[in-house]
Amino acid sequence: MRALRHPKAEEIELTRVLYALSDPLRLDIVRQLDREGEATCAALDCGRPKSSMSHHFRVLRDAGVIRTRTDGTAHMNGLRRAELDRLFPGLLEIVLAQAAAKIQ
Amino acid sequence: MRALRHPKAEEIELTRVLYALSDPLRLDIVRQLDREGEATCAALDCGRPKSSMSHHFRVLRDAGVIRTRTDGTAHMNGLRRAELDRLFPGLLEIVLAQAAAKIQ
DNA sequence: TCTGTAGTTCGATAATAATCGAACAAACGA
DNA sequence: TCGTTTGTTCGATTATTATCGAACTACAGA
Repeated sequence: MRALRHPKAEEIELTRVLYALSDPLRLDIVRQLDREGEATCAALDCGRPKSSMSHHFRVLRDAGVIRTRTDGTAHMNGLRRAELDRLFPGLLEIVLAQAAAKIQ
Repeated sequence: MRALRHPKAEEIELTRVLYALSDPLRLDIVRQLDREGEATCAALDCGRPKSSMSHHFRVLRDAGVIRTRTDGTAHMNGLRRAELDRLFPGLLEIVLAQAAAKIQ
């Protein structure tokens, strides 16, 4: 597939990260990626059509929250944990601790 | 003035807080409130008309980030630091450390 | 009571974002 | 090479949010 854009670590903006994390569905994606390490888009079915899921992955990717690598026909997504922890120490931890809550 | 709604501590939702903080102007308000302890809306002039400022204060208030108390004709705004620190330990600190950046 | 001050609310408009079906693209296996 | 799988991108629609002037409300002081 075409190359997916990822911001460099120094290009990651706090406001964009906060925005990306301010949606319950995206927060759920982040929580699942934290538990499972890496996952394909399809593996994290949130009951939405794939175009909607793709959109949310894109928001997370553009914000610098996740990194997507191509593996055959699949896209493996993982949190950019080390980079985020360095830029905003503690943020992911806070968010993941809470994210276990509900998702409608 | 009429009573302003404030969510109870246990009603504060992480996603709403993150959303409220995901705007550069609101982040700037939060940063100023942190430095100055408490401030009126007018004191934090961000170059917007007061109706716009009022809107952003409302978003912060509705999310549970700030508390507004009436003092004569003025509204004193302050961070709900203790409650936020208890609910999301470290979040404000992270956000304030970064918020010193730019605001367009 | 009249006036000024401080901020909210209303109403309209513009800008952003979410949603989802459909078309498309890339890689793989048969 | 032909289908299958996996996800992206397009396009249109809807929903949410920001913006700002104008009207409004409440309080305080002269």
